[in-house]
Amino acid sequence: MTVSWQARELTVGDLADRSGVPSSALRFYERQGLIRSRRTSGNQRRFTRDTLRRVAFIRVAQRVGIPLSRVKEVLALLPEERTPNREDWARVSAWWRDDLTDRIEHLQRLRDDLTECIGCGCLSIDRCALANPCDTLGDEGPGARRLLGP
Amino acid sequence: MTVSWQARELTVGDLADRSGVPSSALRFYERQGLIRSRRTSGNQRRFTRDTLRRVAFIRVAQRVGIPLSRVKEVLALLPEERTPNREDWARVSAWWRDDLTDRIEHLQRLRDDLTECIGCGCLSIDRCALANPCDTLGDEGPGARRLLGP
DNA sequence: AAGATACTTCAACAATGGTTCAGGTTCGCT
DNA sequence: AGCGAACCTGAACCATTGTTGAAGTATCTT
Repeated sequence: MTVSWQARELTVGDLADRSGVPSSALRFYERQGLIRSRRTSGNQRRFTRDTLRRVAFIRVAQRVGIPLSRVKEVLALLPEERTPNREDWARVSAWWRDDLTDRIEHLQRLRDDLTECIGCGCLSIDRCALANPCDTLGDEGPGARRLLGP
Repeated sequence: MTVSWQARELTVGDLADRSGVPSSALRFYERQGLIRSRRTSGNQRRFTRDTLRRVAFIRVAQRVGIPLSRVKEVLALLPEERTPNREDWARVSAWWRDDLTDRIEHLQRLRDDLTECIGCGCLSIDRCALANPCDTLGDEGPGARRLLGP
């Protein structure tokens, strides 16, 4: 192996090896517009090295349950015409961190409600904040009309 | 409408109306073994009223991303022979809250790592704790071998 | 220039969590 | 007893996130 790996484009296999993401998934990401490649004269994909960062970003997002459609939206904020720099990445990462913070807060509220419910012998449908988060109780007879709001 | 709603079994439509969960989903839950019903002589479902709690439990779990297979496991901890009481529900809810706490902690760690990464201009693949959570860097040439561990 | 390896596309399949529809049956009310 | 609303099953379909395999092509190394 020479030093020729440097500054060269990556084949789909290279990208798979370095990212730990199977080629099949990478092709899928490309089909979905999350990453891009140029093609050789023989129709093979060649990725620029910054694609490695994009893939890293995608996988981290996936780990916390962000759907690819959403990841795509965020990646669209990166510049098209040039290789994204440190600032660009910091910007999209920050956006993403905020999203994560929201998710955490949501889960915490839910857990706190649940803790209360355990205290009150809950999941009692007609009183429980969890089961009845929108507080829309029925008024034709007892019991809630809906467990979950719109 | 008489007072006859009281103490009577619920049809699938009743359960749907009261829980806000479509009948199709309720039938699906039954197929998956998450809820049970008896059948009338004409083969229609009749649910006991505590099924409403089970459905509440299922939907709350779903809201935080717990897969039905897991919900099923937890519901299996409820007694079969009698209607679950307040204690029974408190027990399974507690179990479930612990699960939620784990999820929250996981997300928090992830966010903290990400915050660091923003500070360091990160997602730099070869250094980032997030992109390289198992700290398994390659040693044949620069760059990480994998972004995500097993 | 040959041969090994990696690449290409397309189609089918998988798991999760359901919805919708067709064709037929039952329930409850009058 | 009759009528309409609700119920039954089974199959097909939806989105998401990919994997697997077949048949054929390109690239790299020697």
